[in-house]
Amino acid sequence: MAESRRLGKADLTLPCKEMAHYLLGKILARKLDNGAVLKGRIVETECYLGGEDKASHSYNGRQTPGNEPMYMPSGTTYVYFTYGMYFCFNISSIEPGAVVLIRAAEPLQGLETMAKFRSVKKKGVLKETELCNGPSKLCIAMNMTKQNCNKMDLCESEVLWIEDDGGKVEEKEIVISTRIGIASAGEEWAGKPLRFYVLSNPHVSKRDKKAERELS
DNA sequence: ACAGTGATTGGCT
DNA sequence: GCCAATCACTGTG
Repeated sequence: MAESRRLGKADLTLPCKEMAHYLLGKILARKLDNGAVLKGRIVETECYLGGEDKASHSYNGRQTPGNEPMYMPSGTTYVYFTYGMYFCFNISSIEPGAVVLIRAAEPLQGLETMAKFRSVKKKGVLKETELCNGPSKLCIAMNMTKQNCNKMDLCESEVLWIEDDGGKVEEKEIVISTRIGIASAGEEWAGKPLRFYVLSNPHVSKRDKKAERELS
């Protein structure tokens, strides 16, 4: 296995869209209370911009106690609770209010532990591609909640960080699509090309066949 | 494969 | 009081 380098401030200080591209192929690492480390390669991201972006929690400059990390220094984690039972994990950019949602990852380390966290009533075994192929599935698999992973500095934290193992994602492998689950924000913003994922990667949450055809 | 739907509760207005 | 950056499950083709 290739040697991994932990990313620092110089790496994670980026504008939102650049951050969303840059994070593809990087490794998200999560250290549990028992010392075990879970790792997954990021394969799908989305941008939530500040200001005009109606889908963003920071739309029109909105600031609340809950979305404070969206305005914190680049590389700060923003975890929020949604739909009464799920969490989503984001990373702030240098642009105030603009963050990158991490939507899916390819499990690399600690797969059995992830499977335990993810185990659901359904009979049968959960496939590897079903562990982290969605923003809230990722949070469940890696035990990330608002209580234990919010407002953390990814460059300093002992329990959460990003690594680069040299795995490259070519620009031509990056599919650009529309964001998921934001129809209520209106057609204009729901239609913006702000979702990015690795072409043909089986761990992606949702494919966009049309965008994939146009890419090739 | 894809569409439709119920679950469930914190945070904001 | 409203509703959400989702998920798992069910039914249909």
